[in-house]
Amino acid sequence: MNLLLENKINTELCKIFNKLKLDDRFAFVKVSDRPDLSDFQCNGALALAKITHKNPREIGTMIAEELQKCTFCESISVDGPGFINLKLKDDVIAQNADAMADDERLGCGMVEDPHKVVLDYGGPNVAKTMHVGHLRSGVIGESVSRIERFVGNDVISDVHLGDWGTPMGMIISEIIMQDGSLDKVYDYDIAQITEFYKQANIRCKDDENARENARQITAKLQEGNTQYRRAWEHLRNESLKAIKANYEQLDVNFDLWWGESDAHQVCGEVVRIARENDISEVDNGATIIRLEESNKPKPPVIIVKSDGAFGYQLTDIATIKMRVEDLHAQEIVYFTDSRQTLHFEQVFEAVQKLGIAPNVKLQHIVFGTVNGADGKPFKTRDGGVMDLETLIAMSKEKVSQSLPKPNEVEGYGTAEIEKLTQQIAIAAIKFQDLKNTIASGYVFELDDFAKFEGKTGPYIQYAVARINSVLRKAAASGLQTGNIVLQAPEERSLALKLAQVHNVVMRAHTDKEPSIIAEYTYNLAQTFSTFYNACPMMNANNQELVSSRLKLAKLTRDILKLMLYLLGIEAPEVMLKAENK
RNA sequence: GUACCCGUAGCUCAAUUGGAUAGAGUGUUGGCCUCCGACGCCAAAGGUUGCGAGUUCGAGCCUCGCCGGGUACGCCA
Repeated sequence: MNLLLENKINTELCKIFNKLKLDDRFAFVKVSDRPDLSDFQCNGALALAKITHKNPREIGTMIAEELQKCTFCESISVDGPGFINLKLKDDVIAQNADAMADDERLGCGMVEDPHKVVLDYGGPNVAKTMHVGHLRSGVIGESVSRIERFVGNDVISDVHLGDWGTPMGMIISEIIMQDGSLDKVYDYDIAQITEFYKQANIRCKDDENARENARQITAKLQEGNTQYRRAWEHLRNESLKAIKANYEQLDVNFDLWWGESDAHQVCGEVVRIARENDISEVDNGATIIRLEESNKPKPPVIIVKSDGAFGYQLTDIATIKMRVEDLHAQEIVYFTDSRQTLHFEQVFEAVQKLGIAPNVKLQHIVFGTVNGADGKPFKTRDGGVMDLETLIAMSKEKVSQSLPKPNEVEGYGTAEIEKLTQQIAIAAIKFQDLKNTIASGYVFELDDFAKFEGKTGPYIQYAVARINSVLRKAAASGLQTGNIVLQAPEERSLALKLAQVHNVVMRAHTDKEPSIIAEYTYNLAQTFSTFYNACPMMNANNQELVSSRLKLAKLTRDILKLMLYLLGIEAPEVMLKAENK
């Protein structure tokens, strides 16, 4: 099964390159940068010319002459310094689209070597309200998780709570200081817990005694003190409830709700391995693992602090051990912002020295921070952090203004309108995030995040809803889909755009880059809109064209829905609009 | 101080191994609802890719130097 036009051409090119004794690494095409000249272009002749010091146009002409013999090209030319331009026959593109429509995976292939991938994203902390800073990791992680599963990998996602460090001791210490005991702790909800944590932070900032107290309580908690342990469990559970509610709103899901605390036992084992194999050494009372320094200085990993407590990097190392031994991970991917780059370099290097994860691919996907208009991490207008719940509520409020009120439209009561509002608001928030390449930060536009127009989630949802509407009407009129024929240029462009889907998904998979899918999804919706405006479907000239266009529309709808799914965005059947204006 | 990342249209962002005429959205200006959903479509204007050298047939991308912004740098996580 080979539903990708590019693969079809590449296979042919490969044969030709071999026949001409050319390096077949360059025997591939890409979607043309010049749609006026070609559908696909091969730059291989230029690359080869560089290596062999020959004339690129001569090499290009040689390849083009062989290519003339193949059956699927409409035209082949060598242009400019040596670009090989290919234009495909209409019926080849049409048949490809037909085959995609008949395929249950819509033409998308799978990886050749399915393996087990553990994804670590989210990473919220106990006793801290989730804010916009938590958005990216969750939203990106969820999308990558769906992409990885779709291409055939076995995925385990882990939220990995920050539930085990000094902050836990700080908050328990703060409660004892204010209440005199931990008796009331079991009545506290998330709001109160968060408040205690804020105060603990302020206190510890300039009070050495408070810090020391918190450290001691942390140590006792980790040693298994039952009183602290019970209090901690309550704090953790309350936080988890709030965190789960937030993720549920965002449709961000996890297979595992592990936390740093779950690695505690294994931390001890790792320390033993390090000591027994002389990988660690004692320095200023702390047990450390030194790392190789190249041109850049790299501080050692402190696995046991001088006071005997485990260092935070040890937790990550131990967790890798667990994921490899218990979960049989073959690949582990982390999603955090760029501030943790050095941390993971250290962790990965230490893991290698310890021999904990042989042949396991460890990857840190870095993303930029969500910034405000000033280019600094996003703050509300009064300077505070905006929590996730407020953000979602604001987006929903804005969306609901453009939707009808409950029961204004038949069949749309309170529950239905609420669901639609939710779907659109979340699409707006998620797409605004996912359309950006993850490596760079982006500016969060407070005024734009629930916009419908332009490059937005709702624009794509709208495209889907329009197609749904046409297909419903067509079905009611007894019109059916049939083989695809390409006449208008808009039909041809659409069919070509659809053919890119496999490549797009695979690139998003290898690069762990959902924005590639977001970009494509938007382009496809746009290409469809152009087609929609230029080519009437139900009122086309003849029956053959009607059924062809309906099939093209249905395939587009299915691919748009699949792409939205991979982004973690829902596609409502209809989009409603408020009556006013 | 050292290391890493970033600087592209007024604004927010793209640009798959170095390739042709650097693309979208938004904003601005103009056009398109008697026809399948105008949250749409079409068109125009908008650029010395921070600056200066170098490598190359060819540089937004590679190298070096400046300028400007960000982040991280042993016992917080």
